[in-house]
Amino acid sequence: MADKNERRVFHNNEDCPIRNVIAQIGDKWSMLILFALVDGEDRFNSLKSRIVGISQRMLTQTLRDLEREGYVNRTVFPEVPVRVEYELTEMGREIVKPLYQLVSWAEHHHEKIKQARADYDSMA
Amino acid sequence: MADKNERRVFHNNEDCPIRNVIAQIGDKWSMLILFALVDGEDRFNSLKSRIVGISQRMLTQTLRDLEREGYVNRTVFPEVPVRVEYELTEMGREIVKPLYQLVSWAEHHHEKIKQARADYDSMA
DNA sequence: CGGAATCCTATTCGATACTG
DNA sequence: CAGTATCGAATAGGATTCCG
Repeated sequence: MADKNERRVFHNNEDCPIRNVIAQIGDKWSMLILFALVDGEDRFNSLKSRIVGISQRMLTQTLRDLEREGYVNRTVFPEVPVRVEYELTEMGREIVKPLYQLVSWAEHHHEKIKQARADYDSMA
Repeated sequence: MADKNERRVFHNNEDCPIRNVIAQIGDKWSMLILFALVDGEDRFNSLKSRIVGISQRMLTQTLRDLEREGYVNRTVFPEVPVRVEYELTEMGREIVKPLYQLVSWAEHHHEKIKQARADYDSMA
């Protein structure tokens, strides 16, 4: 057993990096948008059709949040009709790297996880 | 610009590994609990005091979910008073690796993110 | 085309009280 | 000690309508 003194204490507040990262990308759509923009810059409605099921409202809102956190750049081209393009910032391109590790792990263990869930539910 | 044909389409449903992983650990407490258990197995009330701010209800519920997904094992020792210990499963120990990558990235860029947020808020 | 504004629902989460 | 049960507040997110 681990020595009691080695046990860390975790604070769930704004200064906690764990809390911060989960608060930023732990919502329903952020990661999907980040991954979509890995393929290169894209327009609002193109993103909307590529991210199946997202509402206009949530796409706008999530893009604003990602822009605010510094992961996405927004560029307005004052044409008629207006064109708006979104692209990853340097920070955006960086954060997707560890995210890819996570997703590739998840893809690799997808079946095992579904199995664990089924096993658990078949009990009790 | 990226070729249009290279652009992937993302589906936010149960078969999407991205969605799955975020649905599992994207809540308020899961990652903190997983990281707490990295230090070794621990008891319910010990976890409760180490994860500052978590309520009894959410600790129970999140532990049950993590157990269901196969990340945590729960062992009851029928002593008086009862002792219940939680520990990471093999899968639990594995998923924290990519999570650590993410958190360490977040810690490293913590200031940059706060700055981006401040910059964004000072505009408009 | 790319939003903003409004309304409404479902889910999440915390507080509190009780229990084997 | 380690929960369960119940309630209520806050938040997230979807649907719809309108706009420059």
